[in-house]
Amino acid sequence: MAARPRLKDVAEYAGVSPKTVSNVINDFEHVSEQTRAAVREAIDALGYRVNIAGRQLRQGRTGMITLVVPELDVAYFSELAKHVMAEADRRGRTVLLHQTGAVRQRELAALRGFDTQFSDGLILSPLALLPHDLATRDRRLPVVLLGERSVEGSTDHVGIDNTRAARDATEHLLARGRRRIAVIGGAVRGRQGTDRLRTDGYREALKAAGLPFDAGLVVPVEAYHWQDGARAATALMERATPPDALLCLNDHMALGALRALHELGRSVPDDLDVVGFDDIEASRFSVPSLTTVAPDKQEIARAAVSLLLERIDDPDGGPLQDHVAGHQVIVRESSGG
Amino acid sequence: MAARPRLKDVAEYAGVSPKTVSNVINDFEHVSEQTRAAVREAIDALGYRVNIAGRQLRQGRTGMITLVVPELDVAYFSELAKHVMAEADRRGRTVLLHQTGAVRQRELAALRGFDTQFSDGLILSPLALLPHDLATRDRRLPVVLLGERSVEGSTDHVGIDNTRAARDATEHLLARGRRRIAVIGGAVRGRQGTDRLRTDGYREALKAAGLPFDAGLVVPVEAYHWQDGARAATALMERATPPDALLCLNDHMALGALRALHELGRSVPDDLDVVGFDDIEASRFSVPSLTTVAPDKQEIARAAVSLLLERIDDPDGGPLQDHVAGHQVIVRESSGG
DNA sequence: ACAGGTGTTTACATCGATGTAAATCTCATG
DNA sequence: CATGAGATTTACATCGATGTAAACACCTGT
Repeated sequence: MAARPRLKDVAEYAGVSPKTVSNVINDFEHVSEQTRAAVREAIDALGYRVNIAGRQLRQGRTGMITLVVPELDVAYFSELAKHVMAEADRRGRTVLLHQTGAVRQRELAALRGFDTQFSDGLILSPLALLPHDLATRDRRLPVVLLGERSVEGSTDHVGIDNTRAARDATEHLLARGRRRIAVIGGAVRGRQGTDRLRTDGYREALKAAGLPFDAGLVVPVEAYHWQDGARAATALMERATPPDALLCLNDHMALGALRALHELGRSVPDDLDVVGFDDIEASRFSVPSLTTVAPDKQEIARAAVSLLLERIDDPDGGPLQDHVAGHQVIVRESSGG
Repeated sequence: MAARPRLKDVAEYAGVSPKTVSNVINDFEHVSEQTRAAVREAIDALGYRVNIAGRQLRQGRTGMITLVVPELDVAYFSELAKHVMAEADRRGRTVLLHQTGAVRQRELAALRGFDTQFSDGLILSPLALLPHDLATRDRRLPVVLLGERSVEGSTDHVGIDNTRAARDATEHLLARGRRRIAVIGGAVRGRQGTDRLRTDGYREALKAAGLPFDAGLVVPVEAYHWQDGARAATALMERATPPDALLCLNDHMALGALRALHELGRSVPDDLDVVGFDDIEASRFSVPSLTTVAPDKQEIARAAVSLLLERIDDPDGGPLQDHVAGHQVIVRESSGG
């Protein structure tokens, strides 16, 4: 096989001009049926595929969008990625995946379009990004933000009602009679992200139940990984008055906590309850299975892709949108379900 | 801010020709220190970033490679992705991630370079690909195959010694006195992938121990997911003479099996042993923790990136390579560790 | 002062596709 | 049969960067 065929080769083969071939490819309306058929045939015969670099150079579009997440080995993100790809597929787009390792520099680089040049737009799930970063971003690259809403009025946004979700989960534990509920991964003073919102929701639930807030029960962690949950749970249980429930701000930490509690000989949910966030697949299969707050990942993916495509088609179209996706508390064995 | 600056803008700002700027960017050696400094300053002043589409159009290279995996929510792949990205980073390349959903058409599309045009080469972990597909691939796109080696002499390849690995795992179970070892996800007649190799290894171990092979203990599954493991384990335990050990060909299935056994009231490892493959993070935290065959993911990633970059730099360089990465059986609670 | 060499810089064409605008064709109407 | 509206097709320039090859600068030795 020779070199990859170009548009020009197709044109010669079909006996028309290159531009006509381009018109066929792009479904331009004024092309005769006859010509269209001839071009199609030539395309098939030569196995022609449009060169995206050439196209992008000319028209600045690639038909691809990029999903930027902190870490794909955090199951929530890989599950979300699956939904986003499915939705993009339905809309005729291709998704490129980019992971930043939760490194601010990399999130910035994505925003600046360094590693993301082939993309018409970004769906970005930030972890380390500062509000200021978003303000200074390149406005020519449409961005939809997931999760926390860093800066009002800067980009479209999709997320769940984090405060409400944490409140729901806390109320579930309170309804079961739990009174000393620890928050693993909770926000200390100064934090601004979803951890802050969720911690607020936890406090709201306590207040509504007339219970005092004990800052000592809010345990910040380094990252939202298995071992962080295990470590925090162990430390909590070694206290003089250990908690009777653990509200973990993601499932990985909750599963790590379950393991730690097992090693300490505590029984879940007999001795204490454990609740997570995200509803990753592992949570259905753990022993005990994990009660968790399930964000509607499909809704999030659909809304994010929709908003992004709208923004790409019309960068100045309408006001910024903020889509609040649904969530629900799924009660499983770890809290008596 | 106006439109994105081009090479030409930098050239004008620095008072040199565009080509000189290009020379600076690409570290061409014959550029005077003075000119180089002036150009660097202009680049900084304008915030110039090279346009990869333009570059690719001209020189056919992007400096990016693509990792194509079946499903990122299979933890083995997301963990591998992390290693590949780290290694690529070390080598100054950017990795694009592409998931196929284990759909053959998508794997083919990747091989044909449809969704992968921005890539100088592919690291492909196939699931549904047929040997014939590889033979008809576009030879201009360097490819390194992971996992099974579909077709001899077609691409470079990196993987572990699957037969040996399964044999090691089986021998571990035999050494613990297990005699009825089931293989979940094992290969039936006609299959060719890693499942075949691993099933062969299992048989070798039985043979070496002088034990008969019972085809009824090899249970094929639809996919390598949690629920497949749970379902297969349940079915096996309902038999008249249930197995005394489960060799699951990945960790997800093994964890699903652990859950199913818990529901059936069987104790692991007292009643029976469970062993997995892949050593995903969840396996360290399950209850009981999971004995598993750990492939050296870092070695796999390094070898794959190295081989690919060599092939990109010199497409006709030397014979095809086949790197066999290390593995080890990590004994945890699920088999008495 | 000049040929010849090394080192530095530049003009120009080109990669592949498509927007613009003009050329050409078709057909109904007067 | 001429005319014009509309449909179809095409020539040409262009997006941004870089390979080629030639031009230019500077230095050495005679």
